[in-house]
Amino acid sequence: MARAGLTRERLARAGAELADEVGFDEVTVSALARRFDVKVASLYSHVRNSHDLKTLICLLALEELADRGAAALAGRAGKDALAALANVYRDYAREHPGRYAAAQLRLDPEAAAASAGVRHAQMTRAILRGYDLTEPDQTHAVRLLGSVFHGYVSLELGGGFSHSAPDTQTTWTRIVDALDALLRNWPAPTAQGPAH
Amino acid sequence: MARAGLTRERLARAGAELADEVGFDEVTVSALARRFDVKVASLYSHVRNSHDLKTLICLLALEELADRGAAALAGRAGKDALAALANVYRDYAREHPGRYAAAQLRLDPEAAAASAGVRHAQMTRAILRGYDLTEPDQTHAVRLLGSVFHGYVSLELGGGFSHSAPDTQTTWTRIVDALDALLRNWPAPTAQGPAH
DNA sequence: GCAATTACCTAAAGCCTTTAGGCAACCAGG
DNA sequence: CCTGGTTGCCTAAAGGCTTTAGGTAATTGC
Repeated sequence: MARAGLTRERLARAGAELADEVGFDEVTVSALARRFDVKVASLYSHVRNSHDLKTLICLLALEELADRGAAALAGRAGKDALAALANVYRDYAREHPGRYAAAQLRLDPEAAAASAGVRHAQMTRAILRGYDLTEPDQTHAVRLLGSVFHGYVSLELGGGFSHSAPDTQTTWTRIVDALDALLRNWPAPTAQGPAH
Repeated sequence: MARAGLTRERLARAGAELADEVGFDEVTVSALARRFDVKVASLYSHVRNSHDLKTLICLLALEELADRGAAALAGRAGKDALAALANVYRDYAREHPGRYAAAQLRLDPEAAAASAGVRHAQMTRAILRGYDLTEPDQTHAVRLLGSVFHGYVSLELGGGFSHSAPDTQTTWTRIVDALDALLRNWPAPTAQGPAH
């Protein structure tokens, strides 16, 4: 009987495809075994457990996203760069919803530190070089951008904005406009008390 | 043998507690049956299936969140209202992570329309009455606020900002400041082409 | 106090996860 | 070649969750 030639690499790749087709939550060791026409137990030589498989897919997605981000940022600065990175996230999520969901998997701290996640933070920070922000405002801004990108994309993907005017593409463009304006005009801290 | 007195209502409430304790993904018909000291099949008289149970918990969480939001908004306007609603989401997520995760469940359109989800959109829109925005910018702003609230809260909950200075409370305050400034200074649309 | 309804039960089938142990395929070195 | 070691995939099995079918006991209403 011929061998299937399984590797962690191939499992991650096939798992990512499976996630895009049926949803990340439905990715299962059994389903992946079926896809390779192999018995379930065979996968356990390559993968510690179900969670390990999902982690593999998560890491793959983070890498792919970071690669796309780096490519998009090359040669751009300021609002151009901001819009480019924003679109990378949105487009990736729309093209690969399962992979995008995988990228949201909560990694344990060591895995997270070794992942491409750090490249994402670096890219966002790189964009801010085009704006006039110093620490700690820069970190606040990094977190804001991360929140907007992630929040918008996951709401849109989840259908939160569906069936209502104006269309989501317009909103997306206008949000990028707004973020650009905000970064160019970042407000100073206000007093702590009630602002009224 | 005494009856346990199960109702959809009580199942939703107990399911929500369970979600906060073990995580929404671990909420299972079996686990809930154990909690009521009842056989698994018994729950299926009250709940169509596992997904139905999760939907119940989701609806409960949306209600609770909307109630808190309404209470927080009463008597406030402008930035005060903005900060109040923002804190409702963040505090709820920190107090009840499982319920908050439940609230993100993707509902089918009819269920969504009948849920407290619509109250959430109304509350965000109410806040914008304190700012000078007209359609379609108001809708763009509603979506931006939703994205930031959801994105920030879920990233913070997922540990995305952990172990790094500055602390997340400061960032949260500064983000609310920034959103307030942005809403008071909402930019006009820019030309479509590259902005450089 | 009896009938109808309701609430919870037993039983069973199906799928997923995970571990233990076996045989066959591949890859060295002789 | 061909022989042994390693590796890759297998069978087998136990345990958990989901869901359905059909039974019995508690409750409700007349």
